[in-house]
Amino acid sequence: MTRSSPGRPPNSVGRAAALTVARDLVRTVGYERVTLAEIAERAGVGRQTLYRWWPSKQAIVAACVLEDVLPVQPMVADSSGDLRADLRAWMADSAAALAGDDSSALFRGLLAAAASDAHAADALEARLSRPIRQAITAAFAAAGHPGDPAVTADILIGALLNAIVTRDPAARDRLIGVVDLVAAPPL
Amino acid sequence: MTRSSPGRPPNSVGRAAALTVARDLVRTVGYERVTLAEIAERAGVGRQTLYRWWPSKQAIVAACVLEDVLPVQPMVADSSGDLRADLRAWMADSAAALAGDDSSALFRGLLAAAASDAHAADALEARLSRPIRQAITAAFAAAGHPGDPAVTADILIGALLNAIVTRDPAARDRLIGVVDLVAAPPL
Amino acid sequence: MTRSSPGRPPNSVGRAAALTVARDLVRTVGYERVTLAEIAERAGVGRQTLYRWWPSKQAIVAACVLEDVLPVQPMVADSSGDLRADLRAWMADSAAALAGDDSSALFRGLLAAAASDAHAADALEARLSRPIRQAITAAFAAAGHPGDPAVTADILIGALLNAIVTRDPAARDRLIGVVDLVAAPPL
Amino acid sequence: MTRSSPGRPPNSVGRAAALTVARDLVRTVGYERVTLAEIAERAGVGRQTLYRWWPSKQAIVAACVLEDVLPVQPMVADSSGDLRADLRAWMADSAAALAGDDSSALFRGLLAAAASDAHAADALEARLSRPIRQAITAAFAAAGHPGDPAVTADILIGALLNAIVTRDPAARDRLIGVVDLVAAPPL
DNA sequence: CCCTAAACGAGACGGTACGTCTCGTCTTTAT
DNA sequence: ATAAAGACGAGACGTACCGTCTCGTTTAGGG
Repeated sequence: MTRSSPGRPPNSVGRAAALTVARDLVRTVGYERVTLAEIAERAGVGRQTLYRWWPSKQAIVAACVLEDVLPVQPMVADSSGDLRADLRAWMADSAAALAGDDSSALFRGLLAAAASDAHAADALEARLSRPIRQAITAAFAAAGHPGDPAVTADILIGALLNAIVTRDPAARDRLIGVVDLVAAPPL
Repeated sequence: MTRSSPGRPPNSVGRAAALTVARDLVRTVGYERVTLAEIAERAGVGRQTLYRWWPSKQAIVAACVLEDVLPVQPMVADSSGDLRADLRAWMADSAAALAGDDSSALFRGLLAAAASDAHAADALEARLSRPIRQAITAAFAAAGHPGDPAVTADILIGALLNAIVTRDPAARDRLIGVVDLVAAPPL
Repeated sequence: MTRSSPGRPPNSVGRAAALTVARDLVRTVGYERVTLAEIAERAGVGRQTLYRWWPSKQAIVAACVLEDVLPVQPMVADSSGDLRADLRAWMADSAAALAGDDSSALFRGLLAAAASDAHAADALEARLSRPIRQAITAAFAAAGHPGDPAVTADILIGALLNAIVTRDPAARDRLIGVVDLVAAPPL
Repeated sequence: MTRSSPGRPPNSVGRAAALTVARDLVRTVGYERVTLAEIAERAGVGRQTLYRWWPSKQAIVAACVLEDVLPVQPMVADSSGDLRADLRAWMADSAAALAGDDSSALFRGLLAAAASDAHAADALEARLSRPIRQAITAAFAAAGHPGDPAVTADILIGALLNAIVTRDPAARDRLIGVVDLVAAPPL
């Protein structure tokens, strides 16, 4: 017996569509020029409905980047047993994911949201930084590495942020050097 | 011989006042809620005058943080001869300068401006990242250190950015650990 | 069956309030010093809403004078059978309606709008001149008068304009003489 | 004995140039869009100098139309002895002077200035209406006409105003009919 | 021949209104 | 009950212009 409420059912399709549209807009026009009216129109969703799902524009942008479509894999994934190689691989993936100018713009939008809204910053921490930190912690433990994984996580995340906010391709190219330096000698 | 133009001279007092006021506002209310009208009023300056000096709100915020009042010392300054100690000292200073919640808000405003405006990002690069990179380059050269100073600079700057955008005090406390890790082994 | 659209209905109360407020402002401070911001505030209406209803300030002023509150009765009204007496009565009414300095200011605002904006001029023609011309045409036809009613209408309207733009009370007093001269001999 | 002050003499060339330029601008772009900055630049005159000569923008526009370049001859001029023919000739001249769309725009600018500024209205009265009234008064006296010349003057001036503010060519064509009606029967 | 002083051009200023944009809310009808 | 539609109040944005003020400059007498 499917117990169903009376009334019109929630538009779960529209929710996903809104996030996809928002993501495309952040990519193409940049965070500041994203408009809720345009998200609603393109997603075929009422504008008020967006406010039923998220409390503000910043929240939508943060959600659309983090919800499930983050271009950075949060995990070291398949541990080859070689910690250094794992980190290098992850960083290479992440840098590649950010190589496209549009993905960079997307992540920059998240950064803008986080810089001006504490809730978005919390989301960034919970959905990006913390998983990375935990993954590195696990990897360190598995490898018996003595260092502080949180510090290493800060470095890697910070280097990514720096490469994104600076739109400098050279900084992006140096990311792999960051891993080599951080993970270098004793690992 | 000061050769001067005809016409009323620019109101350099007002210009400085505008920057100071803007800085205070970014600190207290956050970048998004800063209003040019309020900057103008508090600084005793016409609103149009702000647009005569800077092309946009982002530019004003970037300028007010970077112009001359950057809370981060861009230089390793007095080289003690010990590269590692110098970096530690600089990072400690920078972390302290960002310790106050208001300074953190100030820098976060710059970050928001840079994330949503390429000109502000350029200013950030020119006024913050590049000096730091050059200073570290010089310090590495003086100490005969073989590493890539740009990578080290990326790490330090990135760790700062991360500590700022994340409002997490723990991340701030880990900054000194970042230096220890980066400058650790061979120095 | 009132077929109605979805969505919040237009704020017709506010619309009427805006016109009333605009009219009062034109009267008291004069067309040039009327501010849309003040109209909006006093009418309890958003400023943008004014632009949703009218395309410009001139249009609002033209509308507020003409919409339904024109101080000049556009018709000869009750035909007494005596064309000359009807015209005299109408002109006396119109002159009286303009006797107050504030009504004069109101109409002068319309004139300023019409002089600097073709749309306002069209509105003036459609809402004031044409009805008067038509009324006189009808009156001439009913009375079997052979003259060109358009010429007479031009004269009466023009004399009113002259009395208004010149702020001279003597010109106002001569208006009845205008009717006597125009309608004089053969009528 | 030319008593002359020391100091640089007023730039009377620039003054005339400013009026000419202002007149051209009123003609081409309309009163509302005339800019003092543009008048000053085109006339090769400092902006402040305009304010040394006239108290406001309205005053400049009024001056530039009335100063010496009024397109309407204020006089019946050569009295042929036939009052009706004189009036017809004058009205025909005036209508012709206003026939060009640019002259019409010029006069409409004066009207806009007069409608929103009492000083401009005074200038209009003193420089246009009063001379016409006086000329008609003189003509009536010379012809021994019994009517009130002020009323006739009001009618003729008003009809001109009406033809100008209404941009309707038909109203312009009816001007001669106005004269015929006013001057018709007993003259 | 300098000197004083009036008028000047240039141009930045404080202020204010404009018309546009977007936000987040509110109110209606439709599902 | 929830949605789409859509108008709304609020308020910041960036532009334009006004009328003022402050300079350095020109151009004439007057000493």
